[in-house]
Amino acid sequence: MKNQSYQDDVDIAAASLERMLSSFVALSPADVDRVRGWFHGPALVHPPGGSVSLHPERQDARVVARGWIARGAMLEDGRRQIVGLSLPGDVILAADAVDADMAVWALTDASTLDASLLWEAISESVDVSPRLLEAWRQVRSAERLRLARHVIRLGRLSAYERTAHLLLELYERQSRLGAAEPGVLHLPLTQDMLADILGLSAVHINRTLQQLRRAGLVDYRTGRAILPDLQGLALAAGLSIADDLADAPPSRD
Amino acid sequence: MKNQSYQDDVDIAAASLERMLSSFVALSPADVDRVRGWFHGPALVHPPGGSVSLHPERQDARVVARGWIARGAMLEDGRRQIVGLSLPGDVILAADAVDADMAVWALTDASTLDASLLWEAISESVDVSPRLLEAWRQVRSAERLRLARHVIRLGRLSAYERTAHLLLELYERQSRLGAAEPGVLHLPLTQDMLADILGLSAVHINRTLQQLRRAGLVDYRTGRAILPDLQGLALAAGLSIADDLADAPPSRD
DNA sequence: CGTCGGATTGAGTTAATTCAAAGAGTGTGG
DNA sequence: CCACACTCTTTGAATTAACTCAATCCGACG
Repeated sequence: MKNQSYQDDVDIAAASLERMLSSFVALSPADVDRVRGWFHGPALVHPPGGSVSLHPERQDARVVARGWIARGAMLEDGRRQIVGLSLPGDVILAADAVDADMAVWALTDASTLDASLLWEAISESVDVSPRLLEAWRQVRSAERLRLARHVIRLGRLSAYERTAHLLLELYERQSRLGAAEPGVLHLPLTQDMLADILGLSAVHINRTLQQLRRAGLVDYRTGRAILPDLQGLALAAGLSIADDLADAPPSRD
Repeated sequence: MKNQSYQDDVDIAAASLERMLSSFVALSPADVDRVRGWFHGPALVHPPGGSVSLHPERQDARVVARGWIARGAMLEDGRRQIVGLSLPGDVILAADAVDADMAVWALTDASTLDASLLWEAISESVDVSPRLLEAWRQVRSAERLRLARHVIRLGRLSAYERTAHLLLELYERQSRLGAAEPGVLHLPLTQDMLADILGLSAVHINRTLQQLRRAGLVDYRTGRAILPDLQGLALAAGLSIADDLADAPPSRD
């Protein structure tokens, strides 16, 4: 709630991105410094629902410091489809957002910083170590994989499977950054927003979450979800996201 | 039907890729030569349904010479979801295909060539002119945009809209390469395959195509579709893909 | 002429939707 | 501290889009 200073946001964003990069490829201290140097204020603050403008001009990019941001489409008749989520540390490239019916907007209170220096450095391969470049590529690759999975989710999974699948993905994403307590998913999304991600109605999301709760797989409350049985959830999702979670065996207390 | 020689396939693939690249950024003759130099035989021939193997090892990539290739998931229970299509001239990167439940397979008789030289050259920025690099980036960017649109299609469009939307996208893709006669879409897909792209059942695809025909928007036969009214089709798709088609004003004869 | 892989049709079923109303939780101002 | 307002969630009932299953049709090909 307290008003974060710009410098705080810079630090948070840089730290998050750095954690994300090094979760793929270990970075040298020099690389870490480089990452920090890429961002400057001022941070832009986005209220929930506020749109995040990226200029199609070359190399425009923003990094998320706080909050969750959606990329997707808002059709004229009110239908909405979220194509992807950007969490703190994620970089949103104008190239990915530019399209007639595509938009970027904040789902929660959020703030972003200019990251065009980063994008420029990486795309010109100037002042970037090979490891850093490789880490960045893997981040991008993971993004593409998420997009592909999103397609599969929407195309062929039932509401029940879809929901399980998404929650697992988000959990995996958060625990990769090391932030999450085991089994606890920070989830600042309303059921409306979940519906817009999963291509379902909010009402049906609600019923599906109840099913998942009855099955002992998910305990949802606005702001967070508890996933007491990751294995079971993976099973419910029907897809093999499970691999990465195998470390924590199903606790049967 | 006649057995294409390997050299033919190399030529075809290189020419298609070159046309695709230069549809975004005009290439110099030297660049064109460079593109041609990137591919060698032997071509791999893939029968319909045959899987295209890409080795996750660094930089593996294949270019499509003939036929249509699908990237997607085949679930254990037989459900199938196609995430993206690769047409002649398209490059399939191992990095995009690698995942537990992800696969790449031929939809028609197809042949592909090793393109790891290309991918290597581009990712190292060695022996690549800035224009060529820029063209490649735009190709990739167009791919990402298609993926995003696929998500929107599956998440929020009705069967009718979805089908119209996909046909338009394919048409736009083909006419960009200059190959298509106006209003004619080369479409070597069975209704089953369309179903696996659009996340619908084959039966429902059939009924939807009939609706579109009755509306005077699509005349489908295996192997090709005729789109007599692109404006109307764009309207039916509900999304503004229309822009690129504006050149041909609605003929009211 | 028979066969085989699509395509088409019909009938019954189901998953998810819409609409409408009511319940909870939280914050604000009196 | 209560009452109101607001947003989000929950529930019920009716509707619908899309699915499944099974039969039939059609066209290409040997």
